[in-house]
Amino acid sequence: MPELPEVETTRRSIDAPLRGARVLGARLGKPLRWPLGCAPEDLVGLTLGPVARRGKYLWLPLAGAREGGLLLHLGMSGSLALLPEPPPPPGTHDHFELRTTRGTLRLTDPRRFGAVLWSASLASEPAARLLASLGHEPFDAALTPEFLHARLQGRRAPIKQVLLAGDVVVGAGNIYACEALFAAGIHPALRADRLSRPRAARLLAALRDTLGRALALGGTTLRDFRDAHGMSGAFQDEARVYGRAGQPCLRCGAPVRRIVQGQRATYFCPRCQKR
DNA sequence: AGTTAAACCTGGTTGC
DNA sequence: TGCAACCAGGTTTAAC
Repeated sequence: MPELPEVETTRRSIDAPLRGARVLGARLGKPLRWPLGCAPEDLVGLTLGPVARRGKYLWLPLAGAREGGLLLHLGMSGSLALLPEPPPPPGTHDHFELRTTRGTLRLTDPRRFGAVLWSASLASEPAARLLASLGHEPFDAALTPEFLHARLQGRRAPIKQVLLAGDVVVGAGNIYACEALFAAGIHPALRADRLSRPRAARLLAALRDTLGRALALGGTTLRDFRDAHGMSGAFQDEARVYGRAGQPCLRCGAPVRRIVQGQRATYFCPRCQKR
């Protein structure tokens, strides 16, 4: 579910309401990807700072008797809800909960690919290890077309898979990688190191435009994505190739194709997107 | 070192 | 209707 626009939408929906909140209690459900790394009771009494995001990770800083924070990932099916008191009883897919003076933050994640980890800081373990290989933020000014092009040299993998890998630029998941490549007119199977500099510039612009528009629409709700106030996104209505196999390309009319790359579905227009 | 496959899970949809 | 097969927004880990 959650790619950068969904994670950032989530971040924005919890940052203001939770800033300065004091933790009253924490509760765990079924195991997520990794153990929490501290006892839930250890969080009691700590105060929430500004919620940050790095790639598709959220960082909830906590200060007080101990210094650190929670590194959170929504995986494939995770979402956060900020519930007023008293919160409804937790359901079978609610696997982490932070009860605070400003409401209860609840992580719902049916597939449990998500994670919540205590870390003393972003620069210390385990957070540092998980963030170490992340590429640039897509809107970072340091990410220039020249830099992107340079980072693609030596990469023989298809450009779609390099985008998904997130070690050059973070944020694009399966939907936005497909959409950005369509917008840039680039074939998803093109070897990354065969992308010319002008086309790298075009890809970067398309990626920024795609992610930016998705963010403005509150993300994509295919099935169950909601922000912490229960609002769904609207970008699903804007997708031009994702999930549209067999349907006519909205630009040229040719049937949209679905192929599989690296065990993930890729949607593209074979006429508009050139190798 | 770079690339690919397997693994982690549950639930909804499709097809026989 | 029942059941098996396949599909899904991600990323780490192990193996070529």
